[in-house]
Amino acid sequence: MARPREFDTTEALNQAMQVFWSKGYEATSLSDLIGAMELSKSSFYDTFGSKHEVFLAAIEHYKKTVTAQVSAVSTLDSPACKLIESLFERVVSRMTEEGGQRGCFLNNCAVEVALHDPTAAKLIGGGFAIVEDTFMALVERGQREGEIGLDKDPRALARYLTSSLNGLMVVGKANPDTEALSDVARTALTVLD
Amino acid sequence: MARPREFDTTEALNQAMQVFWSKGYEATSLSDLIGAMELSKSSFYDTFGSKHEVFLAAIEHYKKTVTAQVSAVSTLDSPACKLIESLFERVVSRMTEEGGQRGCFLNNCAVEVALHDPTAAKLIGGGFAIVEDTFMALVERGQREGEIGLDKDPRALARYLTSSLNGLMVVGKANPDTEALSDVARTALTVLD
DNA sequence: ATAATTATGGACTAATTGGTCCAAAATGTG
DNA sequence: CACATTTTGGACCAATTAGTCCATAATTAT
Repeated sequence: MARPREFDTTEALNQAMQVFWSKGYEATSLSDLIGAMELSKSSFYDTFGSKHEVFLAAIEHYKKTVTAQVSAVSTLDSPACKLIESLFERVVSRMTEEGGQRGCFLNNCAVEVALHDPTAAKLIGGGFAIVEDTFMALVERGQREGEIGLDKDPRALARYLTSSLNGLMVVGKANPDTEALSDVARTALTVLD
Repeated sequence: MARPREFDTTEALNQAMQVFWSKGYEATSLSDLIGAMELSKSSFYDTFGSKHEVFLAAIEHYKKTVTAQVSAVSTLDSPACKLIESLFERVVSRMTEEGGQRGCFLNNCAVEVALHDPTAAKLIGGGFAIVEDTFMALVERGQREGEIGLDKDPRALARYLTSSLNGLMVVGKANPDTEALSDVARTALTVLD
């Protein structure tokens, strides 16, 4: 039973990411991985090298999907502030809906492994940077559109928004309460006024 | 070699907490624990039951130390806003100093285990509630002192501050940069004005 | 000193961990 | 059909996992 020729490496990586995302790095076993990726142990090691390498590849894979998603959002031609708002709203509703408490993969990875895995830490930092850059572009657009005061530092604001989003997801994990998270999101966004 | 009578259960629990804090739940092995707690495997199981029970006890232990710390801060008679500010500053400097990237134990636990461990999730939620309540008391004091506008909802503000602090620690893990974290803290606190 | 209590080391599970290796089987190519 | 290339299942590995058990040893109380 050779692997069918239409085997999709990217899809396998995506499945690996899903498992790491749900269970975390340590709690994910090799059997979990080869089960989700639908390949044999031999092919796994042949193609991907090791659990750790797949993990790093999964982070990279996540970054690609995030990049695609956020760039999709920021090309919409609604006012920049509205877009930022809707991003926060989406996180709030995702964190409170059934089974949505996985949070953000980068966030999970940062907390679980960054301290002991410098290689992963670098990739994760890069992921946050993508989010930050997107926010910054939105803020600058908001300033051009006259919605955000020119006195504000776009970089600082972008860093703040990135951090806020992550905070939202952490507290949402322990207490996925719509009201509480909405309070946080609403208050966080008052900074833009 | 019976355990000396001056054996300190609380201190053992504290050591267990330190290990879980540094390594996370899954990555902490039994040998790690009995090594840090300085007791034998038999005594470990005799006294504490299981790895998981020690973990829950460690969370409780952390809550006690946090409670002690925050109540110490909030009884200082500086203006409430200054106290909140100094709390954020302390987190920023702790996250950027050598070896300070462990972050907050509750934060780490929330991200790693909350999704799959409802018992732990409840304890963690309780811990966040303590922090939140402390912030709320400070906000209300700030309002009485005339530093914080009465138009603001203390509960919402407290939730927001708790979340912000957590966000700060997550991004600090991936990128412990003083400037970036200061940007976040400074911006976050503008909400109080 | 003796008895009762308590804690210990360490042998012992049974399962699982990440990882290697190879002969066999499936596939693509001529 | 035959050859070369992949991919496979599964045996195998050494280490480690959380957890149990008990005879021995140290302590406490009498």
